[in-house]
Formats: sequence, C-alpha cells, structure tokens
Amino acid sequence: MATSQSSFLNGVPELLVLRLLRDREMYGYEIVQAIREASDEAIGFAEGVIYPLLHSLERDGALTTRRQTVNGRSRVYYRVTPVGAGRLAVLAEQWHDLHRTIAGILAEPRHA
Amino acid sequence: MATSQSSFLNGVPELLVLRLLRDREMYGYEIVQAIREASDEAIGFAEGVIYPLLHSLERDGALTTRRQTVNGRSRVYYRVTPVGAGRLAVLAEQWHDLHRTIAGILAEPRHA
DNA sequence: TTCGATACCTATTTCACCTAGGTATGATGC
DNA sequence: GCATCATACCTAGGTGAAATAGGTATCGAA
Repeated sequence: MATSQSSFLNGVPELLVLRLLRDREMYGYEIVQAIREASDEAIGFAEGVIYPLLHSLERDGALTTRRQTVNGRSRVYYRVTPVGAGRLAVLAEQWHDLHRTIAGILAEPRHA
Repeated sequence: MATSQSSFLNGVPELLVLRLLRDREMYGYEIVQAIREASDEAIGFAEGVIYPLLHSLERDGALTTRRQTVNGRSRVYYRVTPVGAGRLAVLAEQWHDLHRTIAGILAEPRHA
C-alpha cells in the first residue's frame, strides 16, 4: 500500500553492532556484553542474535574479520568497512526519522 | 539470557492506534489514513495490520466498539477503555525508555 | 459501467528475533 | 582429580508481529 515492506522497526541489533564497531574492532562475545552494559541491562541480545548478524554483515561486505587466539581461546575480531559505515549512517538516519515521527504523533494534541 | 524475550520493538502499531484513539473515537479505515497522514506518509500500516490489531485490542478489553452506518457504509467506531489507557501509558513509557537507551549508545564516544 | 474511494474482513507468508541447544578452553573451588 | 563457571565460538528450529495479498460490498464520478 504505502510506505512499508521492510519493517522499519527491525535492524536495531544491526544498528547497535555497527555503532559499537565504529569506535574500535571487537569480537562477538565482547559485543554481546557491551550492548548489555551500554544499555544498562535494558537490552540483552543473546549470542544467537549477534553471531548470525555478524556473519551476514560480513557476507554483505559491511565487516571484515581477523582471527586471534588469546589465552588459548579463539576470538574473531570484526571491523567496519566503508560499506558498513554507510549502512550505519542509513540505519541511524532511519532510526532518527522514525523516532521523530512517532514522537510527533505521541505529542500532538492537534490532528484534525 | 538477559532482558529480552518479547521483542521490545513490536507494538508500535498498537502504540499509535491507542494514541490516536485517546483523543477521540475513530473507525478502522479512518485510523489507517490518520496514521499515514500524521506521519507525513512515513508510516503506512495497511488495513491487514490495523484491523486484526483492533480486534485483539477489543478482545483484551482495551477498546469498545460502536457500529454506525454513514452514507450506506457501515463503520465500526473504537473507543479507548481505562484498560486501553493503561496499556497506552505502558507502551509509551517503554518506547521512551528504548529511545533513551539507544540514543545514549549512538551518541556516546566513550564506553571503555 | 467501469473505476476509484470508502469500509469492512481474514488467510497466508515472511523473516527478524528468540530459544535452546551444541563444542571447546581456561580458571576456580572442593 | 573433577565439577563448575566464565569465556568464546557456533547453528538449528520455533515464534509471532507485521507484511502481503487477497476477498466482499457500497457510493460517486468519469
């Protein structure tokens, strides 16, 4: 009908992951903890959400990986590519637009 | 794992519908148009989203209905109950919390 | 009389996310 | 010596809100 198809609501895990990785490279397990801490326990995406997401972002060329073993444990570090940076910009913009729109509707006492 | 389960993102159609109905009673088709116009075409929930939602909100006691025929066409007007008002308050609060959390993560240059 | 707008409806599909497992290593405690 | 927890990776399968895609019927305009 009008503007819809790809639900504008989705992509928040993706948005947060890209945002965190924009500052510095991180590994999956670290990202899971970071989101939880950064959101003050409010948001807790499980590994089952983050790992598949990282894989698909890598497939899309938004992230590159680097493997490193630390203390006998293998870590996969992710880094944002220019493609990923562009994706982040788009998602952040969409998020802001959505919020502005909804905030407007929630606030307005008018509307004929 | 942590705070998650019922995807915090959902419920936006419900939030908007309840918000619109808080001001005045409206009928389904009218709500579909109102959301589109109020969002300046940015959000366009189809009838297939709104009607089932209205029905489930009525089942939950959040809305009451009144049927009226206008110009040979039957309209079903919906009105918010106290239960629905409470639900609206909860959803609005959740939405604000979520936005605050995400905005914080998007903004912060810090985070150890 | 064909078409679009109005006004209602629901069956089906999709897909993002959630759940719930699995493997393996290192450190801690008993 | 052995259980247990945190670390660190992984994926198969289920769920459910929303998206898609239909359907019925009336009215007005071209």
